Amino acid sequence: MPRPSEPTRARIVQAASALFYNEGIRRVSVDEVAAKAGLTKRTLYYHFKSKDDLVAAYLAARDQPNLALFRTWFAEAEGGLSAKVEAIFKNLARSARHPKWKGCGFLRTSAELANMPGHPAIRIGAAHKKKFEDWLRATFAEHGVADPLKLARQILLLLDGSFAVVLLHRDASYMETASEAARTLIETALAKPGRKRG
Amino acid sequence: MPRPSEPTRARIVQAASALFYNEGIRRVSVDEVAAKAGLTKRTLYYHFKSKDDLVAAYLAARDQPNLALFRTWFAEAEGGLSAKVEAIFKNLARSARHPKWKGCGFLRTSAELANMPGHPAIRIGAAHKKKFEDWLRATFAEHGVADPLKLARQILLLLDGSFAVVLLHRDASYMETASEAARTLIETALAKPGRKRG
DNA sequence: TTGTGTATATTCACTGGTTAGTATACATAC
DNA sequence: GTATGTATACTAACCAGTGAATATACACAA
Repeated sequence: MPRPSEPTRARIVQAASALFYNEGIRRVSVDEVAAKAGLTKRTLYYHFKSKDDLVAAYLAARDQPNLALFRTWFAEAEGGLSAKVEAIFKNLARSARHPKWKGCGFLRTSAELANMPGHPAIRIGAAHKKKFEDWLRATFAEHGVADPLKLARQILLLLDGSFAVVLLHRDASYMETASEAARTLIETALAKPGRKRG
Repeated sequence: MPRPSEPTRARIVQAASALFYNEGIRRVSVDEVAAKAGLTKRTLYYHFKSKDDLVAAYLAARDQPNLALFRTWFAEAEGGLSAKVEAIFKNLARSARHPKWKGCGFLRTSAELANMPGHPAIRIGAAHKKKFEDWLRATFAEHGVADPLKLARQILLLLDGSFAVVLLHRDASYMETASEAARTLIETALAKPGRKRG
């Protein structure tokens, strides 16, 4: 069945995502991914030129859905700016209590491949975090924050710190601590003079 | 030369540390560690019962020196509480600009071995971070912070967030952003009523 | 409608290399 | 002569990537 190429590729990425996220990049062999996708390794190598390519596709597939989720949590939360940001941490805490949760796939991949600085997957991870940071910066700017970039980076640090710490201790309550810290930083930033939102 | 057993073991841990930190746990083979230590794999297995055991020893050896470094940076800094905490971030930023820097070995190991929750190395990493948190908590309590544990965890989140973000973007300036956030959180905590230090 | 060429998609079987861990023997010190 | 420590040589499994062959769908010609 030559024609339906796209579903095959998507199925491989889906299988790779589950395995790479759950077990780690180097722990998972290309054979395992192919088996999980229900095809042979040779077929996988028809769609992806190397394992590194597959790893990059795994993270690329997570980029937009992840960002959309954060934006949804923010948009659907009641209250002011800090309450909306806190909603992200609260929802993340709920996710983190799920037994299959294993931290942030982007950060874990960058940690595992730290010896390969230019790796395509790391570039995709960096771009993903930059997009999140930029969305935060724009949002803060709309809300009249004086230095929106600085605040966006501070929140990002708390967020990624949460991922790391909660993964290490398996204690999601750190996300609520991060949430409180975020509120303090946002309120402090709002107290300083800045442009009002339009 | 049977007698000098301790130097041999220490040499193995030293070789393992350099390789595991620079290349990652699963990337480095036991043969490589043995070769770097200048002995055979069989000798290594005389001193360590498994690779997991060796990984745990790698992190255990980093525990005390790492904590001592943080305490030194804090103690030798001029100024008040927030200035002393900021000194940790500033010194870390300097370390992070070194080309061989590759983040926090404890966090990277926990990320790489996230599929093995009870792994001895992860337990050692968790204990290490708890010790740091506890030292911060005690220090903040001495300085009259009303909720020293909460502030300690907030600072820890910024610190570990810095490790993750700086590793991903290879941009140490995030550590200075974290430093500013830490100052805001500390000043906010100090502004609330609490016991004075003795 | 039927035959045929071609790009697409898939499989089997394989290579060369690596890996954690071990069986066995040997050496040195006390 | 026995504990301790080191080395040689091995196993059995795994792993990223490839060579060669094959199957299907579709375009186009007869």
